Amino acid sequence: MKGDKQTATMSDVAREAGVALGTVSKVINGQPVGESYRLRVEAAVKKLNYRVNPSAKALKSNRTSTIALIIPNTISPFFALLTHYVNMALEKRGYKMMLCFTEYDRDREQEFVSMVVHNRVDGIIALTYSAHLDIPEGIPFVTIDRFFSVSVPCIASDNFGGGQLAARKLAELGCRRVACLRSGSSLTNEPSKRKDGFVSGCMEAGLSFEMCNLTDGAPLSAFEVFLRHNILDTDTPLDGLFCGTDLMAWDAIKIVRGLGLRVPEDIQVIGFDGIRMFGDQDYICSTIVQPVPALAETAVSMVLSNDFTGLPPLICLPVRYQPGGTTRDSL
Amino acid sequence: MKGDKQTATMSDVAREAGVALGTVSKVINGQPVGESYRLRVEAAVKKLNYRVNPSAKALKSNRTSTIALIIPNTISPFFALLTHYVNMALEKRGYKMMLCFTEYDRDREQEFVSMVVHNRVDGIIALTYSAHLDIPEGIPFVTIDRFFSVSVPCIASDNFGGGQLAARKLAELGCRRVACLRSGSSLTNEPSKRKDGFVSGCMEAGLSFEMCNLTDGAPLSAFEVFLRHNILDTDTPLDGLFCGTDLMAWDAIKIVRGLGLRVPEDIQVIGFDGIRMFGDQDYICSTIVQPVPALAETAVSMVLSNDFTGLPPLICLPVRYQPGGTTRDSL
DNA sequence: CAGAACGCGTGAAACGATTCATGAACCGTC
DNA sequence: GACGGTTCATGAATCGTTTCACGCGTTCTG
Repeated sequence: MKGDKQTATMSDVAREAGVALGTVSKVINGQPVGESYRLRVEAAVKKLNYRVNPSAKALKSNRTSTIALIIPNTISPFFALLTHYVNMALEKRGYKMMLCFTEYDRDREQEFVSMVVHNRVDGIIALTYSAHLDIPEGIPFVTIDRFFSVSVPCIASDNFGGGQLAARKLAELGCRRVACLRSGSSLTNEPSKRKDGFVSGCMEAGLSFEMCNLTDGAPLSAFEVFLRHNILDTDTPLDGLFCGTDLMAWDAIKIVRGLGLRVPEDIQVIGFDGIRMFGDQDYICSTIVQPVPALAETAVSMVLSNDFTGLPPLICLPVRYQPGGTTRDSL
Repeated sequence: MKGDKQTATMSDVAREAGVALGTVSKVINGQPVGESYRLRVEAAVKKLNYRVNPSAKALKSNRTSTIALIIPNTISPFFALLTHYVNMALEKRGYKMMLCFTEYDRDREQEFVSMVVHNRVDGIIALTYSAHLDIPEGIPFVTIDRFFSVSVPCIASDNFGGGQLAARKLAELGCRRVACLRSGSSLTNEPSKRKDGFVSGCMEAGLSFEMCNLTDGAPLSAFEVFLRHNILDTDTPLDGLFCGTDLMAWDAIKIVRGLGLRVPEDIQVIGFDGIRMFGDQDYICSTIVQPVPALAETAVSMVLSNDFTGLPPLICLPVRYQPGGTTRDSL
């Protein structure tokens, strides 16, 4: 049992099996090798409990089998889900994940991108909020929810379609006058198309709508002012809301209830994202569900296929509507 | 700009600075070196945009600056929080985190432990559910919430104290007859002390209590049967609940409301963990809050201090009570 | 002022894998 | 039976660091 402490190297295996170093390497990497040799090597590997040393492999081959995921945090449910599925998709393919939490800090975003390149990762999946990002060349780079240029593939949900769907649903559920609440970041990223889809959907359905944009740093109370004005101080109060995220929907519901209205009886609310309580329980509101596993799977398979030519630079994945207790169809 | 593509090596820096390889190494690693040499090297490093190659460093030094975190997933809010803070604590110290999701699968737990050892990580932090785990020697290993032996340090919240605190609070809030709901895994880990603390607290306060243990695989409906029986079919209905986790509290609240009771007016509920909506918004129920940042910080600093001698094998961190809308003190 | 002691920069060796030029062994053909 | 062609195991060189024995130059001591 003494030998267990020291980890065996490839030459130990070669000596044990009575073959050359190169032969062991071939067996390990699944390259063709004579049957008898393969068996001898495999026996030696098992006997010595040999595993390749990733550092040595990476040093020589210049590939680390590691992909960096750059993301604000794992605390927000959507990011937590995404992180989980990205990791699983990578693991399935024999890759490891290097997590970089930006905390929405632009400096950290840029710092991670450069740092990670020097850390010799084999690719980067980034969900960032910087307006400008120095995107390294010579290393596969895909983004989620943020389109930079045609040479940087972007994976996103069908945000526009989701917005349309929400509008259609609200119309279908009998709403007469609806509003879209969103936090209007100065940054135009993919999720900001949700409102555009919603507008399009409302026009299509002939639904009268209001738009409430919270610009960067505006206090949440702006929503309350807007809602109070459009519910209490009017003859045609809102009876439907579409919110840019489920989080926002949650806040809006609190405000609306505070104004004395019932959800969904008096006013129906649809969010976006598909967040569930505890990550896997009930949906916290009626919502447009993002296909998180598919987003992760697509991002991973794209970052690993180092040939982006011919692929559309923006890949849109289908969303679906999910009743979640804040629309009348879920009663 | 051609040179930017190729990453510079240490000997490039040495040549550029006109010094020897070893000197560059010393500068990089902060070892004492003559002032003029240091300046020349630093200039060359900047000029060539040099960064050490982690693979080469790891290969030679046999240390990877990576710690493995073995955890069921990042989808459950508690795990997501822990993952986040562990990563931050590691980053602060110049370490990277290697994430291993077990999905509560015992085989995966064991597989990761062995795999990770061969991946040459510098230490392991594990939150597992296996009754037996082959704990590798010769590599720092600390656990969270699961005590294996005196030689494997375990970090946990003060689960017993938290249970006591919950009992005391319920008594203080005027409860007459309370119950403890828990999912009684066959595994005795640290969190299972919550019920013991609760029992102790009830006895201390002279509070009459029931215990409802859900054994492995028992359906959630068992809770409903228990609650129905102890609320509707009795002269002295329950007016307080302590649940092993916030998730369970959430389920219990749904059941209780389904029976026609109001929370917290008719029955007050306290959970455990300190989960918040969206990770950083409101607490989802009145709860005993685990000090997640401190848990992470402690686990990290322990796994990195490779000398465990003299430390108590079980480290308990203080919890606190937090009103969250399901007890009368939060109205 | 000689010799010991010390400080410090030097560069070769080693970590454990991959790769590739080399040549041995074997097969088929005339 | 000899020769060309093919297959395939071999092992030396290499990746970019860290480490350490070495020796040069300087300072200290008596």
